[in-house]
Amino acid sequence: MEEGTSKSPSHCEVTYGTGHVGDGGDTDPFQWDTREDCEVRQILDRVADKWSLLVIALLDRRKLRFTELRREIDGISQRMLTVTLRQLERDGLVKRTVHPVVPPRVDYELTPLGGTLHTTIRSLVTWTEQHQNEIAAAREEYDARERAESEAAAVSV
Amino acid sequence: MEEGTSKSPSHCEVTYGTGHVGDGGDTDPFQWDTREDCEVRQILDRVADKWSLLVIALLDRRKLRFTELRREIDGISQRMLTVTLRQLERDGLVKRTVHPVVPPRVDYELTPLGGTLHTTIRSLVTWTEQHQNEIAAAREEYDARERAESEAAAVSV
DNA sequence: CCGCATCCACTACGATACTG
DNA sequence: CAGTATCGTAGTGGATGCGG
Repeated sequence: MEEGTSKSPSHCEVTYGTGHVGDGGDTDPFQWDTREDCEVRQILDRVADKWSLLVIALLDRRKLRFTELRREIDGISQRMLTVTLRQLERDGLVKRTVHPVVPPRVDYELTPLGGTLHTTIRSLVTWTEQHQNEIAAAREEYDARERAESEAAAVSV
Repeated sequence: MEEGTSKSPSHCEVTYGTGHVGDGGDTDPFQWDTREDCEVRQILDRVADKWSLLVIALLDRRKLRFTELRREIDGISQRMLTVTLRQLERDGLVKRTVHPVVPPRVDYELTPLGGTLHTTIRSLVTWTEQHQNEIAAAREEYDARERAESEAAAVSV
């Protein structure tokens, strides 16, 4: 491993602001953790990861083998897939099953905990699907404006 | 800018498997985009970003200045904050307002589009808050097992 | 004084080759 | 097939400097 994830983060419970906590945790004040050593941040960084997201999304209610995941997730290196799966396994989101056969066979599936996360991630994917056109439009507009500005700057020089 | 995000991704609409799409988007088949050049993947990589997530989460129904964001997001470099904000602005999720005063003042706030994303992200944060203890436990168990295994290996040597 | 671009050191990533 | 080990590259963080 190359990641120093073993460092012990301050085991802050839920942290809104500096004191009281709203428990329900959605109508809450605008302030929350954001401290880097906070457990929540650590987990968010893991969950809100490019590859983790895709792995979890793909493991919805089915087992997949290493190679199957690799095939399905276009562009991932086997290295990153290994690392990502290990992290998710460590976090208790993914279960790794090794079949002692030859050729070796390893299945990955979501744990119950991972299943609850899947719902949330799925909503993120759905959001993306629904708004991709708006975003694409915004990008074009932004790029067009940027281009115009750089031209204007060129003129004034 | 240093990112080649200007490359035009294949403007695939919603892509489940190779053909039809379920629209509702949750009871759907297990298969979806995953192609790297797909628009959805591009956006997911942006949204499922460590820093983007935090920025959007913090900009819930309020304007924040650059420095305020920098203060609140512990551990972010001003460089990454700049880059992240630019990306979010380009994607139409964040609105940037420059006040031509001295000292300069720049406000950032969510666009309506960004507001819809905020809901989703908020649910992710909530999930993390609710399950952080389970994850912490899973990590300890994993680390303990790993330690035990490496000791066993040391003995067998 | 704040926002942001630039320089440099570093870490994480991707591609390849190798092992059980 | 499922990884680990190695190495070159690209992205990231930190300090500095400049423009408004």
